[in-house]
Amino acid sequence: MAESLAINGIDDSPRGRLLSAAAHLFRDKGFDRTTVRDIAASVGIQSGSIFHHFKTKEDILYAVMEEVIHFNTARLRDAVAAESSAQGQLRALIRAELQSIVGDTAEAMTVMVTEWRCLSEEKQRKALELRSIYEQLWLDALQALHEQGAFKTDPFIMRRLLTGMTGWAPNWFDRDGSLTLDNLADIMLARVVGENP
Amino acid sequence: MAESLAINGIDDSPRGRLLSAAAHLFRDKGFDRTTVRDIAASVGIQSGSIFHHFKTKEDILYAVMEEVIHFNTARLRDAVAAESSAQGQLRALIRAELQSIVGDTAEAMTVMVTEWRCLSEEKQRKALELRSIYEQLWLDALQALHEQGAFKTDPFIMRRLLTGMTGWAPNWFDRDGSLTLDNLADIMLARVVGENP
DNA sequence: GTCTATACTGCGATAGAC
DNA sequence: GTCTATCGCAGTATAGAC
Repeated sequence: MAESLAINGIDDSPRGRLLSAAAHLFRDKGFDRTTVRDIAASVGIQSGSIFHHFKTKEDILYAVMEEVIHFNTARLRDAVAAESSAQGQLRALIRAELQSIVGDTAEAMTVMVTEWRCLSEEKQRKALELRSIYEQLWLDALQALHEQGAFKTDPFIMRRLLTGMTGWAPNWFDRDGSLTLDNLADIMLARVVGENP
Repeated sequence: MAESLAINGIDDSPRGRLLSAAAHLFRDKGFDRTTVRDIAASVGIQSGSIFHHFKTKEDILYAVMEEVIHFNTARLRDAVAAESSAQGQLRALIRAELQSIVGDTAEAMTVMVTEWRCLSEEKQRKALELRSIYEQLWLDALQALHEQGAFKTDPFIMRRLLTGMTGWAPNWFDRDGSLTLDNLADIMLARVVGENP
């Protein structure tokens, strides 16, 4: 628990520590199998005290997702802004998403994918809306490449294939292995533009 | 519940109907949020009666996965056997996996992916072992293509990218839409061999 | 803002009759 | 093989003191 500072893109306030601990537990055991007692214990308070910070357990889950969406949308925007060519932008997007998904915000991102259905319909809708800016950044870059003739497949479908590829990475990618994150990004980029690494 | 016959690759015995109902509920609400009372109600018996067929709720989950692994391993084997070229085999594998994952065994397959961690470590190990034949069929075909120079990326990595692409499909693919399953298979195949549909 | 104590609910699983 | 009835437990959330 020592180095939870700013991990998951969440700041080091009491609320932030609670969210980081929750993200960690939700990813390890899933939302349903994580109890408020677990979360409380991992930040050193009693279970009843949780409800001073969040009204319900589900609100904690939503807050984790909200934070990570905001953090990574900003990162994606920066990634795109730093590149001028469409292909450079797509490479930057893939790198940024991989970074978020197997790197610094891995726990919260995995939670967003795997515990999505634990949100009420209303909160799912709200989170999807936050997420739409994030997706638009992808679609803009893919659309540009598509218009340049870099690939023939519909950009929407291509985005979904990429979502699958990056989203599955936490299940196998080893950050300490010989394959670097940038290597992997290039391999994925080649699936789109048809080069061959 | 009328047409649950042989859906999910499970036969129409009392046990089979129980497993189909469980697969449906597990996929809809997740394992943890599905109660034995839910499962019992959906086949028209009382909750206590469930435990005549299965010792624990977790055993039901394991049985669902066991059945779907066996069924789809057989399907994959047939798919490979019907093709002579490595590329034809890979296309057949992708089609078969898509069929299993968004088609007739969609519920059980989704459950296998999303509720994996709800199995005890011991049952996870057993299921992984069953699954290894399935994976070997993929690796053999990819290895052959790799040796022919059809792509440069490590076949193990390529398999993982494909796993991600097919595994994400249930979240967006519309079986009643204009994109057919075979279209999608060809689009995915092109991500591997570098053609451009 | 955290504590203690507890109300309330719903779960998995069992026992024994039929 | 299904029923009824119920046990024992764990979980979220609340109340009120400090």
